[in-house]
Amino acid sequence: MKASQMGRNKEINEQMKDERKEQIFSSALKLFARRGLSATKISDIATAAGFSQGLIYHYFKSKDEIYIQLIKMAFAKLNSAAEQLDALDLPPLQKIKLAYQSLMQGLVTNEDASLTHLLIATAAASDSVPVKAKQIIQEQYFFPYQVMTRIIKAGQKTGSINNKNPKELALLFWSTIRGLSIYRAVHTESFLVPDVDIILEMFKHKEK
Amino acid sequence: MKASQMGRNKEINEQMKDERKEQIFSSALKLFARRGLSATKISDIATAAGFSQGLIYHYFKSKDEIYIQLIKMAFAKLNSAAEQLDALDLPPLQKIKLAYQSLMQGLVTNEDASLTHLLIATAAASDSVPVKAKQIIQEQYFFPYQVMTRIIKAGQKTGSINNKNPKELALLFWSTIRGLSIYRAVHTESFLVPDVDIILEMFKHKEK
DNA sequence: GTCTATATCCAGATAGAC
DNA sequence: GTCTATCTGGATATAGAC
Repeated sequence: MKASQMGRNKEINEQMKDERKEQIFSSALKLFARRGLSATKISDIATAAGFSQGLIYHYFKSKDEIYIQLIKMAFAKLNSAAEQLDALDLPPLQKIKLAYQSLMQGLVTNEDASLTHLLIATAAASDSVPVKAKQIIQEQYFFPYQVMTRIIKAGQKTGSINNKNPKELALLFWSTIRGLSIYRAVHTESFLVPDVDIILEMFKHKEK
Repeated sequence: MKASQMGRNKEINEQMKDERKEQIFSSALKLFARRGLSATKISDIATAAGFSQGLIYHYFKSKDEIYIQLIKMAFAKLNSAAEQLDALDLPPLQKIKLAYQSLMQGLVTNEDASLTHLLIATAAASDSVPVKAKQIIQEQYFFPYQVMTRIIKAGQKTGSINNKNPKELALLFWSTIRGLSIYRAVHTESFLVPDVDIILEMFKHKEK
């Protein structure tokens, strides 16, 4: 067999392996988000992904490893979105508006996005996640808060945002988002997206 | 032995039993809220409460039973508070203000209150709680939303609250509370209570 | 009422056939 | 690569001594 062929086969195999892993991640996300790490059985994940329990171990070393990877991916998504928002050339209040709208858009149209937020919320609140996951959470959790605080401070400088404590405002923004994420992940049917203008009232500068 | 004595002993025994149960509930609340149902071992609860693992079964039939009782108690507390708020003779906006302030007060000064909120949030979001717990959640979860919606509608009638969709406003109120509860339960140190006036801006009627 | 010892079960992980 | 069978550990719940 020629070397070039071997290279191609290897590539194809790699690709198939990645697809399998994707399947596993997708099933595991649903289960971990809604049932938690320890209540989710490897066999649940395998069944949901459509193959046998033993095969999981061909792709992952352990249940914890899948969980840790998912946490990594969840934060990567959220924080790169925050980064992009930060970099946009928009007035601060518009950034907040856009952030809220895209987050809600994700919650409503994209079940995975919704579950990703739920996973982050539960993982962050949990005392029983693997050490490695805990480390990732500690390193990454505050990034969106920092971005939001920065945006708020910018808005206060130009006068479009009121002079409340920027950390309190940022905390409120993300608390609201997390609260809504949880609600939405659970009450899929009865979720109606609160009008962005209500949210913005918390931030707007008020004339005396 | 006289009947009156037996009665008294029985009473005292009952009381001691209740105290023991209280100990168990208190330890279990911490653990269930922070680690979840299935990651919490009976032996963890026993150790935290200061006695042997086997003894738990003298007071409770199973781990699930403890959990179910705790869920019941958590909703009883929250919903009776909501009921009291509803009954108060205050203008709607003042009720909202008071609700937020007492909730935050609880979060900051009372660790159990904080954990109770966390327990409700995680239990409601979870797919792996005992059926009985799920039933209780379904029956009781929406009560605070209903109360808040009613208060908001009252305020809209008198003109003190703006004319946004009352269900959206109620959803926002409780989402914010839940988000803050989670944050507080986890980041005990860095929690600063957002000024109530920021919250109220979402509800206030704005002059054109 | 409380403890220790143990039966039982179940889930994670491995081994080995195909 | 995929499956079935199995090992192993650990946790719930029970039994029985004190």
